[in-house]
Amino acid sequence: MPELPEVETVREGLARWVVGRTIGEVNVAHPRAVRRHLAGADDFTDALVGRTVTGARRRGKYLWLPLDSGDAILCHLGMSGQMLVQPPDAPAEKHLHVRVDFTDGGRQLRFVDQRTFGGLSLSRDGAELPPEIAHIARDPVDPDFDDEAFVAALRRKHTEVKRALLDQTLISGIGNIYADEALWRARLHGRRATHKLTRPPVRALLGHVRDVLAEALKAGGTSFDALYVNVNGQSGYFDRSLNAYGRADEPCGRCGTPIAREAFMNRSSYFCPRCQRRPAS
DNA sequence: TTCTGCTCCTGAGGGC
DNA sequence: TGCCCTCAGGAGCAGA
Repeated sequence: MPELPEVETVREGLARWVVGRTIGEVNVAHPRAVRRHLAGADDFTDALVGRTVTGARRRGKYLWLPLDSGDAILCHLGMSGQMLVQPPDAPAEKHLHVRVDFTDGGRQLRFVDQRTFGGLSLSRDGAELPPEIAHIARDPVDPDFDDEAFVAALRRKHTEVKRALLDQTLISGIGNIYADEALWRARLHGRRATHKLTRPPVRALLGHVRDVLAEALKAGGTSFDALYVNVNGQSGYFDRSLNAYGRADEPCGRCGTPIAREAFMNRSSYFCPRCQRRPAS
């Protein structure tokens, strides 16, 4: 599932393969892929043709490609979205929703998404940060991320610590996988109350979040199946380094206790019941 | 205002 | 073999 390391890997690929090229033709095969562009698919394609991509940027799990018109292509990969750079004669992927041809006749940019939770839209504000994602907080690998402001904001909340890690308006880029991994490293149960945590464990948790994300980024991301790939269709290999997520009933790497799995927010949480003590109530 | 839980969506896998 | 059910989860939205 694309979280910060996976999205950053895709951004790096787009910066290499797409920036500086001029769009010749756009084909939207599945309207749901551009549902967040309220003006519709025709408006989306019309605004792109003839424009040159000037950059590839990211905040949290969002990507955007600024254009020379001042607009930007905004992209979220959802759960299964892929931004692929493919030769024009490569066979169409089963869930190919948007295809972008460039005037140089070279590799196409393709948006492929099995579950269609992701999508593309056009941001027309021309701002440094697209207003559509202005509510998304900086991510913890952003040099301007304010550690102490995050610690204070998390402790002000009256919620569970894992839920807070998944709140993209508080800290962005973290999804279910890396939340479980960081909590395991921090020896914190995800249901611990944020307002009862003191500053030191929250600072330590933030450090573990950064470590996990950095290691995953180095590995090219986490892949459990073919749903997450980089722009060349290759999978990352950080899943081999996971200590908690997806390891139910396997021994904890620290104490040997079987990793537990429980339902959480319509998904699953993985934790060590011994290293990560559940709060009293 | 803040927090919680539902909904969208598709394919894999298991049970019958 | 085929049908049905469950599971996976990011983000927006409605309701408490």
